[in-house]
Amino acid sequence: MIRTSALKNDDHNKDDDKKENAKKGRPRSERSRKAILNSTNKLLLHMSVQELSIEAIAKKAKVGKTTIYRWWPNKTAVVMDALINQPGMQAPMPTPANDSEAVVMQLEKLIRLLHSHNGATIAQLFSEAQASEKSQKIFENNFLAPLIDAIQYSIEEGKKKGEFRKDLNTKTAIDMLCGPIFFRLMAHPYDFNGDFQKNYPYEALKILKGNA
Amino acid sequence: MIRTSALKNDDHNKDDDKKENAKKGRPRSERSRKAILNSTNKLLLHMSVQELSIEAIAKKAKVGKTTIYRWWPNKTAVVMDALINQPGMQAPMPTPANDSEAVVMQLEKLIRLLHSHNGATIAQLFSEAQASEKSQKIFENNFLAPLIDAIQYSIEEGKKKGEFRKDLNTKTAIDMLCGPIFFRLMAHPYDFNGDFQKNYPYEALKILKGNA
Amino acid sequence: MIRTSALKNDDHNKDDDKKENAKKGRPRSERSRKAILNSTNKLLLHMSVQELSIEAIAKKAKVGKTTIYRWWPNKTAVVMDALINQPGMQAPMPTPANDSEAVVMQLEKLIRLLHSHNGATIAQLFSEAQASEKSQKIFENNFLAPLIDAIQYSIEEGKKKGEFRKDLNTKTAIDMLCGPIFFRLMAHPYDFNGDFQKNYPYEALKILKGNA
Amino acid sequence: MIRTSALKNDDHNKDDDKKENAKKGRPRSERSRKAILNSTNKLLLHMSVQELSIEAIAKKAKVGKTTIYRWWPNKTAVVMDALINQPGMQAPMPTPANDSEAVVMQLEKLIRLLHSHNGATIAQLFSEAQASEKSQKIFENNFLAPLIDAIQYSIEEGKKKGEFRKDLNTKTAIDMLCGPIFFRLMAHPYDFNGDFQKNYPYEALKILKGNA
DNA sequence: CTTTAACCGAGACGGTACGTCGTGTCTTAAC
DNA sequence: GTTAAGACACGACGTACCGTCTCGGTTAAAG
Repeated sequence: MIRTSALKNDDHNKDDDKKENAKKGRPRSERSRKAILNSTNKLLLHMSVQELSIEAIAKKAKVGKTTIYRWWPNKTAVVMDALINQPGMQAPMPTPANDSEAVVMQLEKLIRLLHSHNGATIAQLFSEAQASEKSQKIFENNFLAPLIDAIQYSIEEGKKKGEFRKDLNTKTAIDMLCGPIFFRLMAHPYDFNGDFQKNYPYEALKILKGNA
Repeated sequence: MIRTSALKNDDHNKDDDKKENAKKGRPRSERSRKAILNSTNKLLLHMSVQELSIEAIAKKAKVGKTTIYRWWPNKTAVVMDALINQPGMQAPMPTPANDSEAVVMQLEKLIRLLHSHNGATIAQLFSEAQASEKSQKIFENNFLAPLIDAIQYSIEEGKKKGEFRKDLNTKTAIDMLCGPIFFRLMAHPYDFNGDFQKNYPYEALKILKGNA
Repeated sequence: MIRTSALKNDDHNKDDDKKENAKKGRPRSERSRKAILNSTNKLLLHMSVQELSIEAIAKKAKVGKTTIYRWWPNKTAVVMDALINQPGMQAPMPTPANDSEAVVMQLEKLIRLLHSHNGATIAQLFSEAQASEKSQKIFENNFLAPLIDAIQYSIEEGKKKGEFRKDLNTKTAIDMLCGPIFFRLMAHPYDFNGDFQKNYPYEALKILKGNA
Repeated sequence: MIRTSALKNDDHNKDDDKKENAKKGRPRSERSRKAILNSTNKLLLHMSVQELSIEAIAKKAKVGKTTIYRWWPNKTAVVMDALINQPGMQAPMPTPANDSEAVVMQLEKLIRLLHSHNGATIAQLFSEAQASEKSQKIFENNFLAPLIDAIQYSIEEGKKKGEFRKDLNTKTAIDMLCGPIFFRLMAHPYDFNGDFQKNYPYEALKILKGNA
């Protein structure tokens, strides 16, 4: 269920028992890493992902451009990373009573996330992904996959347990659950309000239940 | 049902009755207009919208950059216009027997369109719209609105005639019909295949029918 | 002593008693001609000749660009014409008692002219002339030639009458009289003051007198 | 006698004593600097200063436009620098026997310089200087000032030693020596020939001597 | 306690595209 | 046949970022 990140950044593959990973040379500066991610987040409060420039990040973080390019392949990767490393981003979910509840909770969490001030940034990341294969992979691995995996698991469990209809292709089901949320975010964000947030998950659930 | 275009481009300001429409100065060159749209379409076969540059269009169309900027506010507008003016883009639909059939046909048409070689371009336009208010408006008025208006009409008719459930908010319904298609296009385009194309519209229809 | 103008503008030659000059079509607009020259002069109060653009003139004069291009070959010609047609530009000189006085008066007049608010414009015209053969001709015919012809005449007369030394080549003499004035104007205009204005002509005169 | 250049270009900031001159970042590319100046000189053989474009220089020198703008404030500065850095431009003069000879030699040198294929370029630079304060300063500091300083020194020495008349203001004298040369170059360059070159300096000298 | 190697900041580099301006030419309808 | 208006192809402007490079200077493990 875990995917290896496409971000070069994965250095936390810690010490598999061996001290073999003793690298020579100056170690990566934690200060710089944090400054870069922080600056990125701050800048994104005032501008879109497309307006954001690597140069601006470097300047604000008081960091050489090279340092950014050394650790992230492109802007999308930096932004993705900055997004994930925001406090409260990987908050755990309470354990659901059943798969129906699980699905509803997951959708609610997704809506909540996209409704936050990060919503626009995520939409923009999704966008950038359309233009470049590389960005696509990064977005998929770091954002989409975890989301989809979780829902997929719930759906499959629900199907097994007879909670959900079995004749609906799982992949299609996922799209039918998540798609509308993203569509609303991107097509008419001004309608992305409390009403939708409250009702949609239960409407979506009906798709899985069918007239079973 | 008709929306006025956000493209500057609308010259059909027919003041038929009045002779007041005495246009001064050299009239707009039809040759240039066509060359620009054609060149844009041709270039989009080889590159993404983001890679496409106004300069490249101007060069290929043998046109001054100013001429493009004079008639379109930005790249998105040009691409949008080029897209719409493709032959067979505004093909009419056969008359449906009922509203269910109408919805299915509209979804099929949308899938067909996004599955064509223009699909990626549309996805990229949708993307650009995320970054700029201006592009957002252009995309909405020229692409999204016509699409949504048609479906909205069918849904509302179907509700009135008792063909569809009445307790589902129309706006939400639209998102639940269209969202999954766009999501699949943007999130995993490699799965945007015949199978989905065949089955999805009927799955979507079930949402509207409910267990009625 | 009269040179035919290089400005296309010479239309006032005709009507030799005959009504033969009955031109077909709309006659040239005197209103436009004046508006162009006036606007040019006004604009030159706020900007240099190089900053001045044909487009700006046309706009200020509420005139089509074509109209300007039809009657003047280039910017230099317009400016030259505007300069000459300023009120008080062709003020006549009092008759001199002898050739020495004539030379002094001519130099004083030149200094006065270059010291006026037109001085900078003239310097700039002289400049533009360095880049283009066309402008060179216009400047020479309309400004330089009249000036030089007059001085040349005085020098030659003075030589004949024994007022001036005969061993100094006339052309060289002219340059030695006029050159310093232009040089001061262009190289250090801030020193182009009353002192110079008062003393220079008499210093220059000494060159012609020699120790004769 | 030395003036600090107005060209940004002055990098000979020798902090020899202090080790404080720790330059950060990639050092300036000598290769680029030379390529830019060379290309400028080559292009000026085929076109005037006004026709010359920064873009053309960049292209010929295989250099980014930014690199030019980084080190020179404008075209005039580049051309000025290119001119000065030509081989044999700062050739030393033989020591003169007295101040009269010094003046003659300086004038001859100036004539020789303006008569060379750089003459037109210098005239054009002089021109550009008329339009912009900035260019004026650059031209004055890099070309005019050295020239004038040298002559001024000779004149003042000559006055002190009784070689030249004392009643002639030095500034005026300088203009009377140099002015005619520039005037001939700019007003009728076709007369800028051997004859003038041979005779003028001695005629000019007479001004300084007076009838003393 | 010196090498060695990877890191770091700063910033110059060759490029590409931007959106704007001005050129001189053209194409209308109006006068 | 001229005029005002203004579109046109073109070419240069000066700016912003891109991603790469080249410096002098850390920083720590390895020799």
